[in-house]
Amino acid sequence: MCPSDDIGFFLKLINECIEKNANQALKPFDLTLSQARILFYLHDHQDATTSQKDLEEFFEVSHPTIIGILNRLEGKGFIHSEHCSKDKRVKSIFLTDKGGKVFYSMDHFRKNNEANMLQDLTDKQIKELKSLLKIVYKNIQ
Amino acid sequence: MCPSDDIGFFLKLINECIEKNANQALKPFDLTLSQARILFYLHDHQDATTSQKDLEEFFEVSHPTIIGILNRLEGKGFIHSEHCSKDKRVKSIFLTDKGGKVFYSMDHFRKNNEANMLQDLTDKQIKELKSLLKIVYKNIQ
DNA sequence: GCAGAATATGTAGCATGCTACAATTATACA
DNA sequence: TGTATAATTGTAGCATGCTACATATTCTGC
Repeated sequence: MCPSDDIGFFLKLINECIEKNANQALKPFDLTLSQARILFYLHDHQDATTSQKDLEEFFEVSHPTIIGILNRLEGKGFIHSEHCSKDKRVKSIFLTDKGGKVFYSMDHFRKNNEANMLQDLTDKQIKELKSLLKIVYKNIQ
Repeated sequence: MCPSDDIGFFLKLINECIEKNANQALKPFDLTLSQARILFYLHDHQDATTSQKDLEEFFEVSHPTIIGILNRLEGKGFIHSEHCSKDKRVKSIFLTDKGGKVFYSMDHFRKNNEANMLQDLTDKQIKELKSLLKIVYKNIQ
């Protein structure tokens, strides 16, 4: 067993390296990668209200996981939540002013992160990589 | 932001899907994927003694992470550890009989897991995928 | 309308990852 | 030799993932 032979293990190494780098880069914003991804989602979906359920489904994680991340974001003042008046089971999640501002501060991070990861790859190679990963994902789902 | 556009996020989805499937499959053996990977390593390196440091470096994780996994494995009787007589700082890790037996029970898991993930991919595509992932890993390290 | 099912969120406890700090042992060099 | 440094392991506390169970609200079918 060595990293390049065991693709499952190699994917884990890559994923954790991405997380470590991103968490380091996001430290000045007092955010982790998982937390930043939630802010990105909220910013990109401001036209519609967002519930915990929406986030669970988009990020493919369990609801206790989302609750934990949202609680930390709300504690730091990046988001605000309130019970939906139409359906009291549902909690609607909003970006606060602070959350909106930090989003713009992180914009360069968001754009440069993927670019750095894909440097030295041609457009054709990137397309091929996405295509192969899609097949792998389909196989394991 | 959608999974196929953000390769970083997509890699996270794939990795967590692999872990969920593996942890489910390993439940009958009372093991998690991280724990099983340690047993695989110990089995493959029985000719040499293994320290915590060796495992940290191979799996590219911090030492408290390794300590936690080893403590759970030792608590369940799959491994045994003792202080090295030559260098009392070092703890040597060994597979127990129970650990050796469960390794053979899991052998089909180990072999079929990767195969399932890579079904519908030609040898050429698998080679290409490994090659692209190596470039990505090099970019982010 | 009411009982039971379904849905959304909350809580408890665990595994695996981390950093920061501590303790022990070995090494290096003045 | 003796002291400072390095190396290895240990501990505390946190973030993010999970399952299992609990609670509150809505929906369904009679």
